[in-house]
Amino acid sequence: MPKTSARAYSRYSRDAIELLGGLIRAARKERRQTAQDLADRAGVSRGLLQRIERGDPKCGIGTVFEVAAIVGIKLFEADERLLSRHLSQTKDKLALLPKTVRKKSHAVRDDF
Amino acid sequence: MPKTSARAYSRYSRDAIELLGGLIRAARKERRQTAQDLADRAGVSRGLLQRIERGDPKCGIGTVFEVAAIVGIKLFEADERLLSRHLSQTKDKLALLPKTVRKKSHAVRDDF
DNA sequence: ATACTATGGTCGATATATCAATCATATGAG
DNA sequence: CTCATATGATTGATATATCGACCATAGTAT
Repeated sequence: MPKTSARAYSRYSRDAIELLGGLIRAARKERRQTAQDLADRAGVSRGLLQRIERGDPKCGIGTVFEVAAIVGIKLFEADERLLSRHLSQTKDKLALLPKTVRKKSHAVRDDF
Repeated sequence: MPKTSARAYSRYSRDAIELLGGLIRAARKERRQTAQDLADRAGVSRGLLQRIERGDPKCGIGTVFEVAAIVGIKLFEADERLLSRHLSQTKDKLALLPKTVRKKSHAVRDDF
């Protein structure tokens, strides 16, 4: 065997992803939609949809968000216009900050 | 060249992911943290962090959520206890719904 | 201006995600 | 009960994500 690494994820990340997957599954069933049907609409295989709903961290964020959106789960407000506004605001905010960050070790807090 | 497929994503998904990446970048700079440093803490390469901040849909949702959490961006409330509660509630909700869904074409609404 | 460093991009190598097909089981309809 | 099908899981093949190293540029400090 060539290697056995296997990334590690914080408890929070795992829970959050698992929650999102659960919400997707619940939403799909509330719509009485079949896994195969949702997978087709999202353009993914049924197997991948299974992993997404189970909360597998190793799924493309694009596919996950796509599936979520199809069943009506929208993160960052539900409105697309609002989202776009958020987007430009974020970009403006970035423009204000210094382009690059200096000072290597500045006692960064990692409290989560 | 073997193949040229390239997945497609809805506008909403692309925007949402790009927004999340922007928020991450902004949060990182507010903390005056270097890309290399954040990448190290998250256990990813600097190159991958770049793609995450740029909003590339083809990044593992696990890595994205991990990085986001490190800089303080928590989706689904910030509190882990609250999140756990959400989790069990979702599972309860699922228990109520029918295990499998019948009726193939049932006029599914895809209004988003 | 000079030196140092953070960032952005590219490239080859490797690990891994994703697909299509398949089988087994469970679940719901009749 | 019987039949049809939705789901869960597995496997082999292929596409692709991720890494590490590298170069170029730009921004910052001195």
